[in-house]
Amino acid sequence: MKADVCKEFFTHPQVIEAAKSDLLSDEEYDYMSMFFKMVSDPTRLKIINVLFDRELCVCDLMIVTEMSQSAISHQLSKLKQTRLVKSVKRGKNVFYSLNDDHVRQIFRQAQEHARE
Amino acid sequence: MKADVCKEFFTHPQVIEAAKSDLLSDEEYDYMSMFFKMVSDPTRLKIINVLFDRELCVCDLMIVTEMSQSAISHQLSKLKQTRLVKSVKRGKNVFYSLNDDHVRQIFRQAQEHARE
DNA sequence: ACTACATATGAACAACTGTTCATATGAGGT
DNA sequence: ACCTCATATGAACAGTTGTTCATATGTAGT
Repeated sequence: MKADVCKEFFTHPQVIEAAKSDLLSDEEYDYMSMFFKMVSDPTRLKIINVLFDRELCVCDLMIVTEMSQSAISHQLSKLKQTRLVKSVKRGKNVFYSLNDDHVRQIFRQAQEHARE
Repeated sequence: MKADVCKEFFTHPQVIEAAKSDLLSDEEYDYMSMFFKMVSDPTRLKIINVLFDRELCVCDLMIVTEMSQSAISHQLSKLKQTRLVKSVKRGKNVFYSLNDDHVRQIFRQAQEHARE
């Protein structure tokens, strides 16, 4: 921030104060940022999309999304760490499903947005 | 995708077909991805947050967010390119504001999610 | 025209992200 | 116990992203 920038510092002091009081905590921004990052990759969006109404195992996901086993597994791992999906082991398979409804809500809304 | 993976290819053929029919187009995933990317950076989230109920010029935003002029300007440029914000020039200042309500809705929802 | 200020922009760089490849783990059937 | 299949994981690498620094553009007042 250079010294010669914004000398008329208090051009809009009232709005600045109002805006400042709207600020959230860094933790809140970081959390939201993390959450949005998780849904900002096409592969993960695809995974979330096909898990919307059902559980699928890794093999199913490979076939449906046409991605490699490793790629899918890495992404599922991230989605699980951040609690967007949960998993259940049954026999040789591990079945994944969405962990809560927030993901669904936000996905739906973004989809609507995409269609305007 | 190795050949020796998922030999029991049709273990869950019905769900696979159902899941496939749920798939969106690549363009839709890309659009959603782009949109979420825009709101997945803490600096941009802060900007969106303080622009929620008012317009602010670049200087105001510098002060409120405590970021450098250049950093703010670069981020505003991205937000404008992707139509999340719009700008109006008045005198020496350029005032930025949110461009539509989708951003607000999704921001709010993520904020609620952050508070669970 | 000249100067001062507000904003924009390009290049450079470090940090992060997603994929692939190779390999490890772990469960089921034999 | 062994083998096979399903899934997980680590290392490496390319591509992307956000910041800083330096500088350019453009507007207003003189």
